[in-house]
Amino acid sequence: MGSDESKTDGMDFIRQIVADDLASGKHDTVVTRFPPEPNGYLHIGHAKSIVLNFGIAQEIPGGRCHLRFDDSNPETEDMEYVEAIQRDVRWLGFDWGRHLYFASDYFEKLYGFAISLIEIGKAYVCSLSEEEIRSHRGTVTQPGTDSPYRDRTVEENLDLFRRMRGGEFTDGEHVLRARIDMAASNMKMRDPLLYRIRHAPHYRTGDAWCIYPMYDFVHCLSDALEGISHSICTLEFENNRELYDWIIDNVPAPSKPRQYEFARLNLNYTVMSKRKLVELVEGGHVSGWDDPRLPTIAGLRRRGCTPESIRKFCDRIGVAKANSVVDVALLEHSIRDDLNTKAPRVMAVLDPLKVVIVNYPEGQVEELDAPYFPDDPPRMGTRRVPFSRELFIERGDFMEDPPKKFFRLGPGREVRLRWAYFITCVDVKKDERGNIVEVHCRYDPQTRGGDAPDGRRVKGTIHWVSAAHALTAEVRLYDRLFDDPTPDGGKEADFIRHLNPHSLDTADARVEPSLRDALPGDRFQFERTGYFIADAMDHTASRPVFNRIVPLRDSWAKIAGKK
RNA sequence: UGGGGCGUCGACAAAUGGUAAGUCACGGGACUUUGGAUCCCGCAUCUGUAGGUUCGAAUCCUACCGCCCCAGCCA
Repeated sequence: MGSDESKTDGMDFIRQIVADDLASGKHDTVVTRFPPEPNGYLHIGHAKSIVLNFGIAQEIPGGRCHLRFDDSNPETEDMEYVEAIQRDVRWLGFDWGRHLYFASDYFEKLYGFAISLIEIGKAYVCSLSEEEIRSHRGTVTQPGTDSPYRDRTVEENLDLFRRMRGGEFTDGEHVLRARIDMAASNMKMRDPLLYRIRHAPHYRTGDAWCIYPMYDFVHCLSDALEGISHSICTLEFENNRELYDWIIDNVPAPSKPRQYEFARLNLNYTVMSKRKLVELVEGGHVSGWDDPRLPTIAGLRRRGCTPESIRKFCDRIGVAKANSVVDVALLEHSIRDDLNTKAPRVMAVLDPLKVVIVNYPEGQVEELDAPYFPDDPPRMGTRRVPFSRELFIERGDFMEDPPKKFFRLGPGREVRLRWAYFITCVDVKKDERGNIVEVHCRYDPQTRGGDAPDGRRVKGTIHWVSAAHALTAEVRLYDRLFDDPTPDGGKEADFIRHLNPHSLDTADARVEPSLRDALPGDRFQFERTGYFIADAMDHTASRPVFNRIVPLRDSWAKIAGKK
């Protein structure tokens, strides 16, 4: 580490606050938490928060990060989600150790805090209907009006609240509210609801409760109970901070955590809101929560992204307070950047075109050596690739009437077959409709391995497989789910109509036989094409299935696209 | 026309009054048995706008403009 680097170099504003608090002695260490509600799957926006919270805890001696399920709404939460969330956080590479918590475990303590608030006259049972409460709240420009139940006596409130817990009332009959100020300019402070009656079984507490605390009451006190030092959340909770502090200050809380807010992650060409993700899954527009086109952690994992690349991506985007939209190209870059050093190279032809080497002996087969890591051959050694008279090359690597800058195969042109021979196209066979069905070439036996003893060079090198030896594999070519950078542009626009019809194209590819040994989850670079992973669910030795994680940068496509 | 936030390169994002980092994208070049990777070079005389303070302002002051959040018994 450069000693001339300033201490705060590379620190985001939250890390600076933490550093300041440590320096001033306000805290001895840091305790953060990641507090998902178990009512949906995690997405890459959550990854930003996870990387931030767990990351800070890792950086500070003695620091820790809790995983806490914020489960105070019995109607939407489920064990399925808590398991999925734990799996995702672990996969991302983080460990909460023994610090796994559930807000539902605090229900009894929370109830006690509510009682204490009632006892000092700072909370009351309100018996207005839902609609009445809404109308009494006023608007952003007009103050609200006091509830007629606002001045109930402490005894009456205590009695009513206990009976609420006891199940004497129906849903919506009463609520517990904080007694703050119905004219507050901050809407969140207009006597916010603390508890509501819900005769619904909770996935963890069963039917032990029929009253459930609201987010604002649960969150700050859960933080306080766990001794959280820095409670980091997203921008939309800025207005809630005043209430967060008010509750902590008016209850015998064991500690006083501070809340800090940062901007949530937005990515172009996708949607991130839970509601829209649910719509995609339930509407059958994708195959499930782990569809490789989704920005969910499960989807990214199935797609083949490495956890390292996602962590790196989160580091690169930074943490700040300005609403922003990150270019998905940065995510793709992070993925390539990571896989470039990890994925062994192999050859696969996605859109096969037959090539006959007319001067190659019929029936002859050669085993050619090809390194898995051409830039670092010793790393993984080589595999044998069979070469024979009939091959497949990529249809896009041949043009009957190629432009000047096209460095691949064309009539009379010579190219190198990767790790094999130089070949020159001598003939083109077409069907009755004029489609090219076969290309005839001559090979130069002197160029075995890909080098010409006479020193002559070729401009292009293309990949290939031996027709008789290649394996057929299903290749799933994933692309952006939406063809519009802001599919939910504006507000509640119909994002479904911006679905990219080519977000999943399937191809029957021919892949080199060494891939027979690929195991589900193995990643490769199919040379000149992209990074692929043997699908975790569907890949088998007899029926190989590869997902495209991300294509390679393609400068020819760029040149061709300009014309 | 209440309150809370935020505006720095096409996209993120540093700079903490001392003369606009870095990354992605983009353009150009070198190298290359992947048109990949790698390596060079270029890319904000300027920080939403207009004034002011100061020797000096993205940073301080004033006014204005724009965008986001808050009126769930969701979180």
